[in-house]
Amino acid sequence: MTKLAARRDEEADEKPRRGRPRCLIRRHAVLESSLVLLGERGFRGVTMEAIAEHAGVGKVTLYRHWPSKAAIFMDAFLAKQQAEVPFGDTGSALDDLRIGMLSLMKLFRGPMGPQVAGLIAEGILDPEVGEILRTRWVRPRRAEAAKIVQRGIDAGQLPKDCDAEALLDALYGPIYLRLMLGHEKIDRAFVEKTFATVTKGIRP
Amino acid sequence: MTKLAARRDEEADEKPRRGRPRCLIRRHAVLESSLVLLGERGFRGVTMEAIAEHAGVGKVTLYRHWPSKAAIFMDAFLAKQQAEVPFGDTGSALDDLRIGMLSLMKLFRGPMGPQVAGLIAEGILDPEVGEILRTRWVRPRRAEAAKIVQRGIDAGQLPKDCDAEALLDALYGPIYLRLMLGHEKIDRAFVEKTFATVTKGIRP
Amino acid sequence: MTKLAARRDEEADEKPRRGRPRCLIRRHAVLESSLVLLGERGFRGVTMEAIAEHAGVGKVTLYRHWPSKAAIFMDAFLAKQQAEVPFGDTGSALDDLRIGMLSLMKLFRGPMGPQVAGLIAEGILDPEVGEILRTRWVRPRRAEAAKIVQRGIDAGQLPKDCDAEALLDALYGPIYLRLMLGHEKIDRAFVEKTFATVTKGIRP
Amino acid sequence: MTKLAARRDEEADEKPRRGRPRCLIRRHAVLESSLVLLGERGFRGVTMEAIAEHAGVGKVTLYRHWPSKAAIFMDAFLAKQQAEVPFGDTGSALDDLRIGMLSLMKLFRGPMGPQVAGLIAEGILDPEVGEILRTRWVRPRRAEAAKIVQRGIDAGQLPKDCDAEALLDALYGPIYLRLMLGHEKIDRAFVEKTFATVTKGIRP
DNA sequence: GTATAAACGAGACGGTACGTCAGGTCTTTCT
DNA sequence: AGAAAGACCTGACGTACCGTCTCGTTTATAC
Repeated sequence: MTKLAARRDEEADEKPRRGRPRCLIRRHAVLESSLVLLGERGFRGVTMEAIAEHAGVGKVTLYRHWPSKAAIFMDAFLAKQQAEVPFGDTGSALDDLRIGMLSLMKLFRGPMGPQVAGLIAEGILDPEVGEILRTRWVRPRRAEAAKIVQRGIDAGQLPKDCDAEALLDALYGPIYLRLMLGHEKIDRAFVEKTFATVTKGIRP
Repeated sequence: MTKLAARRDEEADEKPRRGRPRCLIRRHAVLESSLVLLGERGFRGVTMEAIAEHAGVGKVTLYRHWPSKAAIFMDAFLAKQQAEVPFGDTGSALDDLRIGMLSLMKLFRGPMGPQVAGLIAEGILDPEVGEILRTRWVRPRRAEAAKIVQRGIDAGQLPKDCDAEALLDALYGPIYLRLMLGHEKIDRAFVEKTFATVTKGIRP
Repeated sequence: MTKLAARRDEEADEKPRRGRPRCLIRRHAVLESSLVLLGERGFRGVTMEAIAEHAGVGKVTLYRHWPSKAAIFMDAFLAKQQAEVPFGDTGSALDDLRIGMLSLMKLFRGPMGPQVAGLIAEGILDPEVGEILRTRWVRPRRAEAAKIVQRGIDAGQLPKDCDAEALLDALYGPIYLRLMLGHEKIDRAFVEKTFATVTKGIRP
Repeated sequence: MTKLAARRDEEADEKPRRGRPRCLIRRHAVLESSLVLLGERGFRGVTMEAIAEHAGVGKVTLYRHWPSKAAIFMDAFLAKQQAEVPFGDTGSALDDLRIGMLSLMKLFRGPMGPQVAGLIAEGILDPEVGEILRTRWVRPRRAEAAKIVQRGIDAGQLPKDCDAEALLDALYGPIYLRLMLGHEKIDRAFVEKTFATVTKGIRP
């Protein structure tokens, strides 16, 4: 966490530090390039040197801004991703959750699907990456979804003893599983069936 | 696939070829060493050279027997794993599935949990590894589980239109999700709750 | 030459230029620091960045004042060195030359010996440094020595056809050789013997 | 010394070491390339990477065979140099020494002049290089020259109390000085005059 | 038996990428 | 306007592994 959090600390540093400030243009160029190369060569095939060259940037600049390749991809992904993959807000908690599942499906079927998978894989292989992934991707989304569940409980649409975490894992786990193992495709029928099964299963 | 399948082809080669035959002792030493080092340094930290040195074996021997590092780990894992993580055979399809979930839980909570996660991660990052993983780990287990589901359908314990794939994803997906994201722990209560929810959800 | 001469041009700039004048205190701090670091780490080990940091000065300031690392050392050396290593002025040209040899010996045996050697080495490896070394160290001293030789010729202490350059090389060459190859030590007996041999050799 | 001597130790290692033996062809290619590049770009301008590329060799091979850039040049120089720059063997010690001076002159005026100068400079800036330079270039030549001096003493051509080291420094020092400072050129007249002066000076 | 062919340990080899260092330039803010 | 701080591009550094290739040696069958 320390390493990956470093960048954030600096971001939090509101006071303008001495010396020449870090150039945001370069920052964007790097994130842009990393995604381009990611598309062309895949996670493993992208090297720090390739990113640097493609972005017209020195390698040192990369290491100044990010502690590792995975951290670059993380930033690039989150920057592009923020506020996408929304949940609904329809008044019905069940509908909201269903909308969330469908938007995740869309994400996973699009070009970012393999990227998310790659990030999760990196998170498994490198604990630091895993931690930052949980902190910046999993938990924020979970918090949002948990609010919906709470609303459902309050509105009597979900049982009072409903375990939000287990419910969300039951809904999303199957989708993530197909993304990662690639044994079956993630189509609408599958998502709807999963949703139907689980929601029926939790009803009192 | 080509690369990873190579080893199997040779295995199929029953006829004793001329010259000195490949030494099984070395084979075992390598698999042993790979697991030891995996425990010490994690997936990323283990190198072919380290395995070779630890096993007291030349690098060429590694490449003669296996086409890649992941293939070694795969063999090591499957050798240790074979016939573990059984499903039950109790007469009740639901009980059999539940037993399968619990034995998977035990596996994931033990020392092999991170190893499975690492293999899956490698499978995401390297398509060839992904393919072999599906071929030798996912599909065999699926086939077995599908048989149980079919038995359940035949016995009237499961609805006739039951989609085996979706059902298995619904049961196992949540457990795999927690293994890979590490956001919550995989305890018995969670497994039981997931089982209860899903089985209730699919009942007609 | 261009690069190394730059500093001199500016020095010649007598007219006080516009804006804040360059701070001499910094100049001294830099020269001081360069010698300190030279003693600690040797010629190779001293970097521009280290000098800047040690002197509490920006790197740009360094490059504004001097065109290269060697130029800094050259200035530092010459500043400390000025008017040392004198020739005598005894009325006897031979005695004057002998005094010059002995003062050079003292210089080479002291802490500046390795520094002079280092400067000469830099002068060999970098032609620009070599040129400035000749311009600011070798030739001024040669000119002085040549005057002594001329006085000796005029006074009949040296033969009329005496080749000043060859004579000086014969006297000083052996001392420089031992400084640079380090194969033998530079002691008084050696200097005296060299002086005796050469002066006997040139007598008509 | 340790580092630079390493290569030699291995050379002395007569017993054929285990594993694939080091390839002499590469060795020669590297030495060849280093001299070519030295001629083109000078001591400073040659990089390990350039040598490696020019020789069609991996960088690791360079570091396996030699501990430093200077060590490569040293080997290349000595290989090309061995048995050149001979002394004479005319019966007359003085003539032999004179011939030695003239062959040194020829060496210094040719393409190897700057190379020798560069090696000496490196020897000043890096003590390890200095040591190997003394061991493999200076002392062997000195030993040979000292034998000539001894022959001269025995034959009565040189005084009995003649200090060989001081004499050789007096003869060669001036030539080396001009090579390294570059303040005057090394022509035959200069060498002859130096020879004449010194030999006259030591005569009893 | 003895030849032969492959496996084997060791380690050299050409590569690619790594992460770091220093050089020299530029862009801020402070003085 | 000068200066310190430090970001920046560049290029080289020395190292780590990769996967391949010799070596000399060992160990099975095949002749």
